[in-house]
Amino acid sequence: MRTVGPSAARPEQIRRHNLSTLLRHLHLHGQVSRSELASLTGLNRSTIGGLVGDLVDLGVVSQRSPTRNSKGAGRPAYVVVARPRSVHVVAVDVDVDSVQVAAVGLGGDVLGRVRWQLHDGNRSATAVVDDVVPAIRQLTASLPHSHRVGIGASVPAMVADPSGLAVYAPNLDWSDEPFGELLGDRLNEPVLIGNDADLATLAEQRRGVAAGLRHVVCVLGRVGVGGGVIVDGHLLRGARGYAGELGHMSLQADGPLCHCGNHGCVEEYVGEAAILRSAREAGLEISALATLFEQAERGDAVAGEVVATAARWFGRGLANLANVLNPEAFVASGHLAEVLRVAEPSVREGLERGMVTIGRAPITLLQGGIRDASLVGAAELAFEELLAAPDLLGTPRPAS
Amino acid sequence: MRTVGPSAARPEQIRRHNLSTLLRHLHLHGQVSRSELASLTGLNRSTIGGLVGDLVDLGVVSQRSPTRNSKGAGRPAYVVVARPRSVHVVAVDVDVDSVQVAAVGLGGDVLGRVRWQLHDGNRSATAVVDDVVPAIRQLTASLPHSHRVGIGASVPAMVADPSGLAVYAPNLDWSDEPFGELLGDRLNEPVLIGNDADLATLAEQRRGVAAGLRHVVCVLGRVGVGGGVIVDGHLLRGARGYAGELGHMSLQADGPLCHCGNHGCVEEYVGEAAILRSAREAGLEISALATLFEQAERGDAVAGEVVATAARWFGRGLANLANVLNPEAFVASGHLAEVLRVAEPSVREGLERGMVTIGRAPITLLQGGIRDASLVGAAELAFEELLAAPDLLGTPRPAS
DNA sequence: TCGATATGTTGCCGTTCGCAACATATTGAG
DNA sequence: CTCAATATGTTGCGAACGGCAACATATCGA
Repeated sequence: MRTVGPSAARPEQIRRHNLSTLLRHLHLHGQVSRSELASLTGLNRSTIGGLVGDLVDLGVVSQRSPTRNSKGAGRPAYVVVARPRSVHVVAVDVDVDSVQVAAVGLGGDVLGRVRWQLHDGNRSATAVVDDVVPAIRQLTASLPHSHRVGIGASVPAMVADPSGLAVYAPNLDWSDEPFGELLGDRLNEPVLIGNDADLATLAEQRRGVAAGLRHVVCVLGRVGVGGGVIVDGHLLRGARGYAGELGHMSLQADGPLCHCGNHGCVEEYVGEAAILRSAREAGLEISALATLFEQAERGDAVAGEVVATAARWFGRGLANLANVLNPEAFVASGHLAEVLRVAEPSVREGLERGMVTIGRAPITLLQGGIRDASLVGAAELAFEELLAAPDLLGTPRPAS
Repeated sequence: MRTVGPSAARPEQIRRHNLSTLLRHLHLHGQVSRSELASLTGLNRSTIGGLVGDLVDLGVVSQRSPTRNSKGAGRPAYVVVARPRSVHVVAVDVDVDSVQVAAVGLGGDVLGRVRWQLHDGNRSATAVVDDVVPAIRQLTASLPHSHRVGIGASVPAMVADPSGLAVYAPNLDWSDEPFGELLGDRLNEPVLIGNDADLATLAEQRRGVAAGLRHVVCVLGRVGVGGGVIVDGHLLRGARGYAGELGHMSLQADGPLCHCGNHGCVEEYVGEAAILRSAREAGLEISALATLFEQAERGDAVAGEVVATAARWFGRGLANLANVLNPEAFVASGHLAEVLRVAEPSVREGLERGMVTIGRAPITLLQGGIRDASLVGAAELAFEELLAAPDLLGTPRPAS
């Protein structure tokens, strides 16, 4: 029988857990007073004092003297704040036509950023790595007193394992490229990689419209349609890390053929190409989705119907997801955020027609808006190691 | 900003956590030696000694003298085993046409069982409660020295909250019946309720074919088609507890109308009624699925094609789920286990056609076979409170 | 019979947090 | 301006927990 193995707890892990909790709060919510930390965590004031002291000793947070504008009586509480330049991560976002590399400080501030276009000559995995490495060195050089605690990369690909292998990136012509390993070997440091839509979802749930929600599904419309699923506050990876391929859920078994080989995929109804095709079939001469949305908003009936049709299909896709996952909210981002903005009633129509728990489980529809979502998500991914065990800062890694 | 609130850890919770880990092992895996527990958990021998001593003091486990058949040199290890009659839970399984009530001991043994048929006169929620209460009293009376640590109930309904409300049970004509509360009030004890398919899934993952798997989806064919999703070893409930309505995922937007109001639901292709309808349409005069499967197995081409068609649709449904959830295995149970047994290649055909990660993420298909799955799941649900905090045994509940 | 091996048991130690008492800093009333 | 009230920071002590080393115990095999 397979062993479950919920590992045991040891006393020193308590402190690690509590340090992690505090640093997570500070990383995500900015400045928090010590007494707020105490009531938030339920820990004793004295314990909070000790924990914050440890974090100060580690150099990752600072305590600011009591604030001026204190409300009510009593001694003003120290304000604890993450030090953005104490430690940083490097976030890499490989998109279909550009690459972005950023240094992100604790707390989420972008401390530096480099961006370049991709073309046929520099699109291969090794070429991207060749360009990313000097970009990282340049960013690192600009942060002489900041310790790098992780590297995270977002790729528009199915990612088998966060520690390395990008399996299949049709839009980059990558196949089985071990992008994370390639980059990691060059830097002599482990690189965590994630699917771009997964990481965008993480960004929305950490710092975007879905901040703090525990059960969210994000659907991202870029060139393809991807998505991510947050279950109980954690990004769902599944058995092999391939969860969240929402764009290839089939809504119509005999629907249009998708490049993935299946028929009637969500992507074939609400993907960028699909909507544009449907606009052309409706007689519209349009080359960009923005134009279509604009026309629809201005009241053009034909454009409106094209968008509404896509919106209803989008809603149907969400309905299927709602039946399976019962999230508290959906986040639509990329051009799907526009679809939601322009035609929310149609999205709802599709959603409510297909949701078996309609009326029982109200679902919020949110427009994802966070900038550079995948980049932010990659940074969050990279910070995870530090946040999980702040006391290990500066300790050599167990081997990569 | 919504607060995440990963609660803090305290020293006494360590022991609770470790007691919980040990008791869970013993409850699920039967007898385990003390040294096995030590290597399983990573805890020190002395710590294991203390923890097991606590569990013995609580009365829930016993240590048997060293076994005869020890292998190799060294002092034989004590064997620790859950005491089946020390504590028990009551599990209630309300099915469409019958009700079953059982007392289940720690470790999973059924210590007593009562079952009766449902008909129009005793199908209402209050009538069921009226019959369940004396059945529970009778079972309890037969276990004079066993402490009851929980009551769990499975209902074929959408369940809003484990502590009470069954929202909608079309097959029982229940609507907004607070079955759990009704029963709990009569017994003056909280009752946990769950969806029958969810609990069957739990049973398969705890004690069935999917034992120990961390990412599983179970699809259950009874009168309707339901299911459950296990994510990272935990049953997925979703925001409001409605996750897992797999039978109402739509596979064909313009497919046959389902009683839920949507078109092309999985249930309309692989539900019992749907398969029988399809058999009739194929010219077969058949009144039970068993007959159909039998004919298909004997080589009847028409029956075979009816089953194969259902199997392909079933596979398509699984493909959608695989794209979203990327489980390591699917479990088919109820008549869908038969479909899988008779026509696995067709199921795989549907699955592989729709799975975007095909070839990357091999998926095991399992026939769920555990008897009285929902009942077993209800018992597991009821045991959860004890397993999560064994040290609280005998402590009065915080208020129901 | 005795060494090797594996396991159980005991006493001590380090770590962690809670708690109570005290110290400190601010507000607001008189 | 003074002082009580209030909220927070700080300190020292105690309780709970697991690890560890040393020792005790039980079996096997030569």
